[in-house]
Amino acid sequence: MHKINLNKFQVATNETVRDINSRIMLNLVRRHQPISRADLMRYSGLQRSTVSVIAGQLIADRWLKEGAVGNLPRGRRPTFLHLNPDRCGVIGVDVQPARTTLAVSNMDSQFSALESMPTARDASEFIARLSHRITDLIRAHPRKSYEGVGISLPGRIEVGSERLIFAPTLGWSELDLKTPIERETGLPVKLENAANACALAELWSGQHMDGVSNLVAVTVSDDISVGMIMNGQLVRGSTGVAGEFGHVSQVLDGPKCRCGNSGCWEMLASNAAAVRYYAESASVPKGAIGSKSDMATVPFSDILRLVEQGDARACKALNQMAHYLGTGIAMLVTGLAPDVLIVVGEVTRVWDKVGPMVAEAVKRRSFTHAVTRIVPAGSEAQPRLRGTVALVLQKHFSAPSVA
Amino acid sequence: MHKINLNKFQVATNETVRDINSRIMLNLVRRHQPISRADLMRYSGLQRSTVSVIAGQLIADRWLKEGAVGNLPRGRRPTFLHLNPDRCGVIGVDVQPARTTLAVSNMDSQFSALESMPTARDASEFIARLSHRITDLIRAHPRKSYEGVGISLPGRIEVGSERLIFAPTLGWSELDLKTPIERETGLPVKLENAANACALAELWSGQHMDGVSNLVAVTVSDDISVGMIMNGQLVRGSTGVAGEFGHVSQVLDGPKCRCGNSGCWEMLASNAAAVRYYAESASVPKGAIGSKSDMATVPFSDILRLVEQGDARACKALNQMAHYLGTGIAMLVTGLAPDVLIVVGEVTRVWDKVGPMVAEAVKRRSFTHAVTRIVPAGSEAQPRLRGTVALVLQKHFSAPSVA
DNA sequence: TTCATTTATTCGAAGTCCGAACTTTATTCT
DNA sequence: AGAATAAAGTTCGGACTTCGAATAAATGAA
Repeated sequence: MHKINLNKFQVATNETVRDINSRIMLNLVRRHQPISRADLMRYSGLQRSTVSVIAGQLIADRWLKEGAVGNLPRGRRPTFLHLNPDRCGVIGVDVQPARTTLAVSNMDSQFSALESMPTARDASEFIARLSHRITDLIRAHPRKSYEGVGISLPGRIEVGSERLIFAPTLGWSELDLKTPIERETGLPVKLENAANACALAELWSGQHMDGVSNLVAVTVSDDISVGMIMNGQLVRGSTGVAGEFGHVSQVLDGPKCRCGNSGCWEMLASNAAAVRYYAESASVPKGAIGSKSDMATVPFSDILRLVEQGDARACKALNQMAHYLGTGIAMLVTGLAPDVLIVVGEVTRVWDKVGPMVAEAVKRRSFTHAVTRIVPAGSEAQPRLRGTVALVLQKHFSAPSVA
Repeated sequence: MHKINLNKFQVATNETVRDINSRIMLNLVRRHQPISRADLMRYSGLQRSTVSVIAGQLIADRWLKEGAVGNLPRGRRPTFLHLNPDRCGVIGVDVQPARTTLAVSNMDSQFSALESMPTARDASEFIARLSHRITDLIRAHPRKSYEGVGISLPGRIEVGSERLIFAPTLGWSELDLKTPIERETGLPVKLENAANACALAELWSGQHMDGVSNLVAVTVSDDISVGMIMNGQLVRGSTGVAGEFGHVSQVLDGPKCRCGNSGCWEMLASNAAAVRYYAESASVPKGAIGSKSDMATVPFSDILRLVEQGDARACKALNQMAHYLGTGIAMLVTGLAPDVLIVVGEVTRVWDKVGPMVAEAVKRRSFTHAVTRIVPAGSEAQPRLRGTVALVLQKHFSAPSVA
């Protein structure tokens, strides 16, 4: 039940009815496939006749295909319907500070190609190279049609202009990626923050997400970013920057962050924070000249490896990180009370160690009425890339914006 | 664009179209009244004929009334339409720990009666007394019809069961208020958290809210509670407890809160916190036996009066409160990036002193891309009661839940 | 008086769902 | 073998809704 925005609404016509019902049908097939028209009638509550007509149209539009014929104890056998995964392809792009990954996907988020390239420091050079790789990919993997390009970024996309804003780890200033890539590739381009993309990925293709409509995704790398889905809908805020809980102070006078604030959650619980903790634990006593700049920085992946080998210093650094990860997640659970909270990032590799500390912090700091399920998303599941596919396809599967 | 929840969806029929369009019409009249059918055609994009039919039906249903006839330089004069504020009445109830306020309202949130009663400590006694007062109010203010009773509470309402959960300041345990009051009064009852009610009030009847669809309300009394509207929709989370940012730690090892956590925002920035700061500033040196329990507590309203008189100790206590109010609001602005953030509570009486400190904290702790407008809501505007009216009426004015 | 202009209503066409009747296909009982 | 039962799927008229053109109503200007 949302308020009608009189600056941007859509009146309903007779076709609106068909639009709504055929999306419901499409989703019912997605969830229950293979499924007969008769069962669709029972799930949807629509008349048999209506189901037949809509199914016929969805088949004509290549969304659905008729498959095998089922068996019943008596009566005419049902013809099963299922999604046509090859109706259209999607190009997914996951931009990360060091490398950018590209994938070709079908409607099932199954990747038929996966490749990567370095992320250029120069924005216009990056745009040129990426466009080129995309057109090459399309040529190498011909399909009836491509639905679009979805791009996940460690930054926020301004609502309205769809320009990239606030992307400190990339070092690019405010930037229009959409227009040039659309021009070069000839496909519609959708941009989205990586945490938002992960949230979409879990909502649309995650396990055990039936009936979940409040979901939070936390991406932990050298920064921390949060994606929120509330009432089944991505929350982007007024400008697009909603979700920057990584820049909320956990310790009011903590270490200075590049955002200008101090004690930011991401200064305390990101991969970079763990690297700092590890370095500090070996540093010369405080006050020694140049103690910080002299320290050799051990990359986070090495710290994880050391943790897996049982190294005490690495475990201590990880524990410090996990402690603050827990307090921050407790903030999200207390404040947002989602059904599910997904943690994404390399740190999930050692979730057997980190998970219990997070759970403990949430239990201690959040009261009992929030029943959030906290789950790690392994990077092998490619949450960002799956999110880009959801990003491109959601307009066909989600409820039409009405009123 | 929200994901269709296959556990709870609604197929569309022909009547759905009319439903959508007549709600759009109703909202257009609400915003632009008085307005002619011809102008409604232009604003809505519907055909003249369709507008006429829908207007006729809305008039027949007593939502709209025909009013004066307009003047134009040439041509037939338009008949203006406007809302019929007396179509139905609403009973609004604002429960606060000490007193409960009741109001009779029409559709415009204009109160024709306003009275209050003490809030009984015993829940069942409270229910009995409140029901009695409501039936008396209805008898004393007869109307064609009452649409329902809206109740604002300092607690959270469980989604689904609609029971009151987590209401520490009231001291009632988990409780079903809805069923007995509906039985006694014969009217449908809607319950909502006070902060959520304030958020609804501002969204539906606040000034300068055209096009706002992301709004946060912060109620500051002896506790702090947050109500969130995102994408034009109240965010209640999976269980109904979303918004308890008041119980997020601002200082990880701060004073112990009754919720079990420590350093909760409401321990640092609520009215009760200011009372504590004031008392502490006069206390005997730390370590003295019984120093805390011996202190005379000065009520918050007295502190405000002292501040208005320029008392230095009171100002210091208020500043401490304002400082933490600022850091907490910075958290909300950074994390949620709403268009508007409303502050509700007695503290708005001295907003000329508190507002700048909050603005300063937000500026320092939140980056520039969030453009949240932070505004105080004076208690004379009765945000909680206006919210209860919105709560009851929103089902007629908001977009129907489709798919 | 006549014409231009604007508001508002009327009415048939088209799109959609509903619901009953019908067709198709298969199994079970006599 | 034939009839009865059962279930899946189709067909078609009725009802509701919007659209769009035509019409009616009202008013000022020529």
